[in-house]
Formats: sequence, structure tokens, C-alpha cells
Amino acid sequence: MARTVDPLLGARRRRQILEGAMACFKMHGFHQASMHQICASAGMSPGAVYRYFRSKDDIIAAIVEAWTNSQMTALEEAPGAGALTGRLNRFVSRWLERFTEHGQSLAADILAEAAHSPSIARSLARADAHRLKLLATAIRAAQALGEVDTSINANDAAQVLFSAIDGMSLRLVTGLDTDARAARRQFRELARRYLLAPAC
Amino acid sequence: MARTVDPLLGARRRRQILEGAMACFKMHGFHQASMHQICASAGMSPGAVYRYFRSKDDIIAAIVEAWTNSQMTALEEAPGAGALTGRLNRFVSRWLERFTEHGQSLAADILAEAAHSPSIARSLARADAHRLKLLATAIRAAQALGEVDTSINANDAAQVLFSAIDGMSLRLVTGLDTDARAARRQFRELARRYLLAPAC
Amino acid sequence: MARTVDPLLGARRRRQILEGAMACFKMHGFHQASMHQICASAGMSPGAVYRYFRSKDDIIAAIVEAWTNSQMTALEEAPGAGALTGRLNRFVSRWLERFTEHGQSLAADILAEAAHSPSIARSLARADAHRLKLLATAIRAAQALGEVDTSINANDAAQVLFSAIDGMSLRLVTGLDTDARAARRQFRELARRYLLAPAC
Amino acid sequence: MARTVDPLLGARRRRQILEGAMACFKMHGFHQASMHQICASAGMSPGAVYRYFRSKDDIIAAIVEAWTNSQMTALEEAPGAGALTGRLNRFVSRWLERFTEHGQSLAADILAEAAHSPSIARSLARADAHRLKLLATAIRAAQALGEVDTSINANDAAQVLFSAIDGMSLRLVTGLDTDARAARRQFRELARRYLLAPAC
DNA sequence: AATGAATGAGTTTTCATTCAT
DNA sequence: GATGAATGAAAACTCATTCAT
Repeated sequence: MARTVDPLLGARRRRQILEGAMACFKMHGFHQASMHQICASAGMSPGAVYRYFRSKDDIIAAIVEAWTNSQMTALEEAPGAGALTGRLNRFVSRWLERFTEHGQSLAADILAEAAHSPSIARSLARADAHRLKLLATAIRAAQALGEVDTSINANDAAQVLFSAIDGMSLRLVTGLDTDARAARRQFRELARRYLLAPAC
Repeated sequence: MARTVDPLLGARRRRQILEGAMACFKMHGFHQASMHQICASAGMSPGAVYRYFRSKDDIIAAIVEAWTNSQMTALEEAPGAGALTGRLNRFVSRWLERFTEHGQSLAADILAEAAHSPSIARSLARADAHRLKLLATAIRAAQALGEVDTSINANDAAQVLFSAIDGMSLRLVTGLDTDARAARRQFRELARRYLLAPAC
Repeated sequence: MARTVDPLLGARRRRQILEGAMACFKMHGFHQASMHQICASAGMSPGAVYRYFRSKDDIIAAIVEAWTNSQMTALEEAPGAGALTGRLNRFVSRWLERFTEHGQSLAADILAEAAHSPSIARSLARADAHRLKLLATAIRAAQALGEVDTSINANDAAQVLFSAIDGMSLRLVTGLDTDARAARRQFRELARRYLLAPAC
Repeated sequence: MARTVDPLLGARRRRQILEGAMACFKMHGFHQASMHQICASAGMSPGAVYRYFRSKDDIIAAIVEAWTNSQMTALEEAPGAGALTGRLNRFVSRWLERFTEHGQSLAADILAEAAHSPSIARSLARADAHRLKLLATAIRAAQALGEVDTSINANDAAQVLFSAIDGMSLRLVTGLDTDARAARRQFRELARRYLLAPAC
């Protein structure tokens, strides 16, 4: 009867649930996946799941959080050294990979959820502000180095470049496009032409 | 033997239902809006609604169809005369307007739906292929006129430009961005720099 | 505008409705067939149907009435002349034919309905009493002629013979049996052995 | 980790539901009884009922199965020893008792269902083939013993005798007849006269 | 800490019936 | 007489959530 209380059990269980839920959500969408499917997919009972999450919406919120964190990770994994366009391309590669490697992604569901749930929208907005700031800062640094045309507004550029990245991601998610490699190439070309100072 | 059978009644009712459904879907999303809400919003009884649509999914499909048609209309309303970038900008203006004027849009829900429903995905893919072809053709024509850098692949350019447009649209839908006018300006700048032949 | 009021229109319409309803009921059963199907099958609108019948139950009642009448007809078509067993066999032939010629019959549905609806049960009981009386009378006449064993109770015999007929009919209706000809032969043998005076 | 999981709970609940459903079906018929009534009658919520049965049709199928099993039981409870007619009479007694002791029976509903549902028809046909085989075999054995007229075809006799039993059962179910004791006597007389070798 | 049976309000959909034309 | 659009209560079934064990 030794009560070996594992202090990390909670974290482990939460991860377990989120993974099960993610699999279901990717397959069916947030509102078409049932808690029963999620429980089965996580290998737990409803009672156990509800010990770690207050509600389905809570799980969705946690998954959105994990998703934005994963984007941050991808951003940070494309490290600061080297020219801006190179770093940007590395990020895009990593990011688009995640969409194709899982086959299906949650991106569209998350955006749809954000369109109807203020709290999800807030969560997304926070992450978006962060990534925009990172990129705008990097652009300004590159402009200082003469790497990027100084007549470009860094904030605008950050927004429009992330718009393109998001748009391309969604093409992959919805099956409008299936060639992540081509998407990467297209983005590289876009970024190069858009950002580089015209020689004249 | 003479009732005034209105031959347009069917079409009118369908429109009435679609408008009611659209309002509900914009507010709550496809799967959070209930048929009861839709009936109330359309001012009809369930029986009446089901006289004109076989199922909720049927309504969703019709709304997606209407949405893609509306995009086609916006494309065609940006008429062929003048330089490509001008026409493109006019389309983007019209398109982004639709997102903001309705306050909330269905774009994200439609993409999420496409990620899980093959038939919706097909519907979307058809419209996408059409708009890509239109834009690629226009780009090639502009290249022939020396208006656009000939080293650009027209198909790639069409994809990446529509990616940017879609990405910007979703920023407005999800509230990441609220300034449609700024978005338009950003796109204009992107398209100009991306497409124009470098002077050297 | 000559208002040629057809005094038989009502009767014609009722027949038309009953025929449509019968087709639907045979195919799906009383409670699985919808009024819409019935209207379509009768080639009339719901409004028209409800002009001639107060309710679906009313239609069912009329159909049960028609069914019992048809049994009476079959009884009377097996005319009185000749030996009892011959007449009985002729009735059974006619009766079983009706079950197979339509492929599906209402017999089982009518009995099920009678088990739950007092008014249907009454309707059926009236017809049953009538046929029992006819048969018992015929048996007594045959007994007087020495054609049938006088130690048999005529009322009991009528009941048990109609039980056998009904049971055989239901075997055909439910597909337990498909050979009406064999059924006829079986009944003939049963009646002969059961009724005939043992030679000793 | 130790809840007392009752391994028989499932079976108990299924029985509980079938009993509730049976009561409703006897009173109203398969298609007139609502799931709400069934749930109330079983003392369970809809969710609980649907944990144990996939659909209303599933419940109907299970009830038909139980009904045919009960007939098999009645057959086997009329043991092999003794003369055929005695055993047959004992079966008929037991069988007809079940119709009257419950007041209302499902027999007619089951036949009606079989007339429209192939799967129910199959279920019924299997049980019918079994009982026919049992009876035909018994008849042949009795013929070998000189107990039954050898000029009778055993298969035909089995069919026609069960037809009579079914027909009599339905008379009780539908209220055409209420005297099970008289029915038994009638059948005894029928079987005796039909089967017994004429002395001459 | 975990189970999984149970809940019951809610979902989508059907259908007998009515009534304005 | 007839139409068929409309009704709305009720049907079958689902599912997020709870709680006794």
C-alpha cells in the first residue's frame, strides 16, 4: 500500500489526453470529435479525463496553446545567425513540415474556433503579436545591415509575410495544395523579391 | 383549381433559409449552430426548412457554394482593363470588404469544414482551381506586355498571391487584424514588389 | 363553367386512395408507410386525401374493412353446390391465391393492428363471426347428409379449420412458405381426414 | 483501482430493457411504442438504453430472438417420452398458455415485422425450420411405431399442424378467441383425427 | 486516482395534419 | 374540389458531463 505519489503524473496524464484529443480533432474537427472518442484515443476513462480538464473547451484551449507554442518553437529553432531570408526560409520549412507530416492539421479548426470564441481569439492574438514582433525586429535589423530594402515598413512586412505563410499552410491543410516543397520554394521567391532592395 | 402557385417560391425560400443559416453560422460556427436556431433565424418551422434542404450538411454545402460563387463574382467585378496590379488590387479590395462589412465571416469555418469533409473540399478545390487559372493567365498576359517580370512562374505566383490574400482575409476574420484598409495597402505593396520586373 | 358534379366522384376518390394506401401498406406496413407516400402512390395531394378520410387510422380502418369484405367475397364465390370439402377447398384456393398474387399481403399487419386497436379488433371479430357461422352451418348440413362425421362439433371444426387457413396464409405472407399450391394440397388433406367420418 | 464491476450488469440491463420494451410493445405495437415510453418502462434514461442497444430495431430484433427461443423452450419442455399426440398436446398447451398469461402477445407484431423486414424474416425462418424438422422427425418416428398413419407425408403434416397452432395462437392474441382451454381441446381433436391411422 | 455506468437536455429529422389560395 | 406549402409536436438518437464505487 505504499502510496507512491508521482508528482509528474498530472503532467503526464495531461499530455496523454492532449495527444489523444489532438488525434481525434485532426481527424474529425473540434466539434465533430466526441469526448468518448477522445477518451478512447487517450486510453483513459471519462472520469479520469475530467480530473485533468474541466471541460472539452478546456482541452481545446490547451491544444490551441500547444499549437501556438509549437509555432514559437519552430521560430526559435530557426536561429538568429545568418541572413534574414535564410532564417525565414528555415522557419517556413519547419512550419510547413508540421502540416504535412501529420497529414491533417488543426490550423483551420483553430482559426474557425478563434472566429467564434473570444478566449481562443485572445490566445491566438497573443501568439500572433509575439511572432509579428520577432519578425519585424529581425526585418529592422536586416534593414540596418542593408540586407532588406529600407523603404519597407517592417510591421507591414511582418504581417504580409505571415499572411502568406498562413495562407500556404491552409492550402496544405485543406488539400488545395499537397506539395509542401513547392510551397517552400514559392515562399522563398516571394520573400526574396519582396524584401530585397532593388539594385537601383 | 386555380391557386397562384409562385414558381419562384422555392428559390425565395432557399435564399431565406440560407440567409438565416448564414447568420447563425457566422455567429456560432457550422457545428455549434443548431437547426432550431437556424429555423428561428429564417423565420420558418423545421418542417418547412426540411422541405427545401435534405439536411444540415446540405445547407452547409449550399452556403459553401454561395461563398465560392461570391468570390468568383468579386473576381469578375474587377474588370480586365488596365494593368494587372491595378485589377488585382481592385479584387482584393472587394474581397476584403466582404469580410469586414459582415463583421464575421465564414471563411475559417469553411476551410475547417473542407479539412474534414471531402465533398466540401472538392467544392472548394473547384473554385480554387478556377481562380488560380484566371490569375495565372492574367499574369502571363502581363508578362507578355512587359508589365511583370518574365522570370516569375505564373502558376507559382498565382498560388502565393492567393495564399497571401487568404491569409490576410483570415487575419480579419479571426480578429488578429481589424484594419482592412491597411491590409489592402500591404497587399498592394507585396504584389508590386513581387511582380514587377527589377529595373536591373 | 358548367359544374358537372359527379355524384360518384367521392366513391372513386376513396377507391383511388385506398388502392394507393394498400400498395404502400403492403410494402412497408401500416406504421412505416407515411401519408406522403400514400398521397404520391394515390396520385393526390394531402389536402385531397384528407377530404375523403379523416385520418390515417381512418384509412387503415377502411382497408381492414375491404380486406374482410374480400374474404367474404372469396367465401361466397365458392358456391354452395356440391360436397362441403370441395367447396372448402375452392375457398382456400381463392383465398391463398390473393396472398401470393400480390406478393405481399396485409394479413399480418391487420392482425397486429387488431391486437392493439379495439375498433380494428371489432371489425375483424365481426367478419370472423360471420365466416365461422357460415362454415359451421355448412358443416352441420354436411353432417346431416352423412358427408361429415357427426361426432364432430361444428363450431369447433369451423374454428380449427379457419385457424389452419389463417396460419397457412401467414406462412405465405411472412415468407416462411412460398408454395401456395402445396399449402392448398396440405389443407385439402387435413380437411378430408379431419372431417370425414371414419369408416368404422 | 477497485470498483466492484459487476460482470453480469450488462446482461441484467439488457434483460431490464427488453422487459420494459416488451411491455410497451405488447401494449402499443413495435412502431407505436416510443423510445421514451420504453425508457420509462425500463426505468432507465435514453442514454443508458442506448449503451446496451444500438437502435430500436436492435431491441425489436432481440425481442424476436427471445420469442423464438421461448418457442424452442416450450418444444423441449414437452419431453420425448410417450405417444406423439400426447407430446404435441403438451407443447400446444404450454405454447398457448404463454399467449394468454401475458394478456397480450407479440406474435402478430412479430409476423407483421417479418413481412417487411428481411432480417426479422430470416430470424423467424430459422426458428421455423427448426421446429418443423423436430415435428417431422417425431411424426416419422411415430409412423414407424404404427402410431400415425403411414400414408401421411411427415413434412406436410408438420407444416399444417404448426399452421393450425399459429392460427389458433393468433385468434387468442387478437381477441377473436379467448378460451385457450377450448383451443387446446380443438387442436387435440384435430391432431388425433388427422394423424391417426384410419382403422380401415 | 480511476472507472465506466448513468444522466437528461439537446441534437437532427420526420410526419400526420391544416389551411390559405 | 384540389393544391401543396407550412406547421410543430414528437420521433430516434447523441453526448458532455457526473458520481457512486
